Amino acid sequence: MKVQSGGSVASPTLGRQRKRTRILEAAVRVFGERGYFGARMRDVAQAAGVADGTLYLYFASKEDLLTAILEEYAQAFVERARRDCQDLADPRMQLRRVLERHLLSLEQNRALAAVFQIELRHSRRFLRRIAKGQVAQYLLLLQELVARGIQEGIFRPTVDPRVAARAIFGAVDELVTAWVLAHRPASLAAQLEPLLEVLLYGLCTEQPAHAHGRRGEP
Amino acid sequence: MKVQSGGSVASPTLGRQRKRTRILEAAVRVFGERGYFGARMRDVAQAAGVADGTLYLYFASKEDLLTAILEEYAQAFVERARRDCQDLADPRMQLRRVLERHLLSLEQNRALAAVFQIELRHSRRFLRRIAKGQVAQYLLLLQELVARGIQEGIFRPTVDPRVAARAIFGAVDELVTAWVLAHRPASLAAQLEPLLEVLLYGLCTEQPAHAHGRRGEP
Amino acid sequence: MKVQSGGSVASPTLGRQRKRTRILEAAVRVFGERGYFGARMRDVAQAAGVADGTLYLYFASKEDLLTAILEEYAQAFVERARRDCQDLADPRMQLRRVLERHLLSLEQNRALAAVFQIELRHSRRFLRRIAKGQVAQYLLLLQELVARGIQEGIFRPTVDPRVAARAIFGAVDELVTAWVLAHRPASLAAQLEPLLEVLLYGLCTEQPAHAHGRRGEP
Amino acid sequence: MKVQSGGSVASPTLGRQRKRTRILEAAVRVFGERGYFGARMRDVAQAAGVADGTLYLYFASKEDLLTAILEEYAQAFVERARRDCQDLADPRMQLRRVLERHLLSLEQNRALAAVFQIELRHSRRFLRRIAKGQVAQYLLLLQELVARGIQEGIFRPTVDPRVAARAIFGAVDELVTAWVLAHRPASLAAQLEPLLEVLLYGLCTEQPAHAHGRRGEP
DNA sequence: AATGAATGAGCGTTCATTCAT
DNA sequence: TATGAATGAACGCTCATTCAT
Repeated sequence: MKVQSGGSVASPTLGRQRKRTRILEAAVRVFGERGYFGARMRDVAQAAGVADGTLYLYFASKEDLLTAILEEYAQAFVERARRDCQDLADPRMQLRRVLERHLLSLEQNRALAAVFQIELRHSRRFLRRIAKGQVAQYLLLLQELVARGIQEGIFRPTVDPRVAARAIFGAVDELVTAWVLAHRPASLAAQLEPLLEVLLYGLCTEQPAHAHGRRGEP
Repeated sequence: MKVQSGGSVASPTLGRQRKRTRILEAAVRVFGERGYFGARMRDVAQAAGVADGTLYLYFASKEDLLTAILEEYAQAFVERARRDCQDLADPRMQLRRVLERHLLSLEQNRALAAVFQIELRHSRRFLRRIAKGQVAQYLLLLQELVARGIQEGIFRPTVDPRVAARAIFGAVDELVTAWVLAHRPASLAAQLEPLLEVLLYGLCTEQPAHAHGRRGEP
Repeated sequence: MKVQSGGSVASPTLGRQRKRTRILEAAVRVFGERGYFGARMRDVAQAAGVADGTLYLYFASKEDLLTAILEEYAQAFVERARRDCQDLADPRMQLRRVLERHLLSLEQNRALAAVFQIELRHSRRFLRRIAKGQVAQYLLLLQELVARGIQEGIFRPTVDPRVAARAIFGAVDELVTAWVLAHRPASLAAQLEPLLEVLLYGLCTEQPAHAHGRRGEP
Repeated sequence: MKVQSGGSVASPTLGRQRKRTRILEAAVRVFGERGYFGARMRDVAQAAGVADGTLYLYFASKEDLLTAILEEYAQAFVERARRDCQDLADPRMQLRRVLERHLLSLEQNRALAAVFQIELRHSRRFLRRIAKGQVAQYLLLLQELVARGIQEGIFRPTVDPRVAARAIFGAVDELVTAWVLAHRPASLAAQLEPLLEVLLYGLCTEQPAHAHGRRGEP
């Protein structure tokens, strides 16, 4: 009835970390499937193969468990996105790379995507926490990326980096949410190019006058 | 012990409609302030000035009440947006007008905005309902708008109207959510132009080659 | 499955009072039998013939229910004791009457006695609440009674009324507790006279010198 | 990872006894401060500087721990009281000495007093256990003391030794409880004389007729 | 139609106790 | 002998919903 904790446990801390991860992954699965409110702590415990009380040795409350999912996964994502950018010079490529990661990483773990797109947003308090934390970091990354592009003359100077960052985030976010909700979801990554098409070059065939002017110079 | 509702009731249906509306508006206020889960039916009843049980004469359940808010307000919005478009020929102006309405109408009623951006999205089931209903209509409107723009040669033919529609929606939606969450929100409508700047002309200073080529032809 | 609330309900308030009383009496029975901690709210609800939730329409919490028992019964007791005293002139008779009531009223309702002697004392917080409330009133009554007796020359002037009051209370209280705990309890009221014998005249055959002296004066 | 308990352990039994005592003293402190129900076994373990599980190597359960406190301290007290009496001839002095010990020993260890006056009384089962054990012994001691006093003609023959013993115990007990509950407690021992004043000579200035008569005879 | 008192299912959390190491 | 991570039973309370009046 008890699961052995791996062949060789180097240190109690290691075993502890492992169990924590097991619970966290179980929570992602259960919250992803039944929703945060639909899931009972007991469901998570069973999915993780531990007793009810054990959950509370690793997480202070149901809400803390949800928060931990956010922090565990989102932080890693933002950090990785930032590293990805460093390898590339062209801000257009940077943007492509970041959004590609965004789409791919969520496409790989649909339950996690469901938690991110749905469960982490069911209350103002949670939305605020996210908005001030990881999402703020992500927005900052995008904003800097856009600002750099403008400095380098690759992006149009009339663009407002803050609004652009939000627009980019909102656009990707909406695509992911639609994908999470779809019963037979199409490929998420496949939507990267059409999205970039709009974000990079916009809808219009012609550049606005002020941009034209600049471009026209020899 | 009860006060009759006015000396002459024109029609029972009319009075009924009025009370329904009163409840609905109360629900918007209460859900907006305390959140859907934080709000008790009793709170709504008190805010509407009716007894607990009365709510159930107009709405089948708490969830139905939330759904009714969606249908009551969102439908009107989409219809209006569609009518707005008919008066304008240029798809760029149409897009501007639609998004302007979007921002303005939510800026005017912050509680309603909170319900739309937060409360209506706390479960997969609800998100699906929205996605298939009013949002689908809205996306269709945007998609048609984009497609028409392409046909008319004003929007770039390489743009995918479906992805573009979602990107547009996602971008506005994100701006509104940020505004709802902000403690001291800046003007929402003021973000229209910077947003359009990106959506219509994109980030890049140069149009992509294929668009160039086509545009360059005599 | 539902119990009609009396033949004719004059006012909803009256019915409410009745139900409150029914719950209170049920609580006395259940707490008396199983103890406060051993009793579940559900037990009380069943004993009262109401649903779990109904308890909370009348009492804010389990603890509040216990508190209500104290206030409902103890206050009435102290008030009655005070009235009893007014009819009598001799402080010796007053004391006899008060203690008689004390013993008789608890002998009549053993469950209530159990709650008073045991359940209401299981935590420092509760003991304090009692000590500052009803018991304080009772002690005051006794203290005044003793002081009056001294003034009238019937009680010895060397007695400290405060200590005497506590001693009296403690002595009776101990008798009652022993009676509550006994499996085959002897009559409680029958112990009144032997108790008074000690309290009024003490253990010693001789009065102490100073009392003697004063008494000897013409 | 563990520190051996001293270089040379005289006997394992001795070390064991020591640890048992350490746990017991910790329990008195913790129960006294937080109350029996408010205290968790972990609190006791930490206060004693041992692991949770270790408690169960010395005491079978939480309740057993409480019981052990009772037996450890109360037995010693009663035995000592009995020895104290043997040194004195006058039952009045014996009573004074016993009650003085009672008050002094509890005044010296307030946490222990709290456990005795409050924690050991929170359930009928516990009260019974006490009543049949140490308190019974104490009552017996008092009862014998009174009976002896009567035999010797020092205490009034009309006094019922059983009731008197309970009255005496109840009176002292009440004083101690009040002292434990007080936020700024006055000296407990200082209340000995006023208490004896009442217990030995009663409230009344005159001895009852039957006592008088007997005393008056040559 | 309206009321609002009553219902009762449902769940997060605690903590005494166990037992593998 | 000692540890402390793991266990899991137990329960007060809330609140959407019903229904007698």
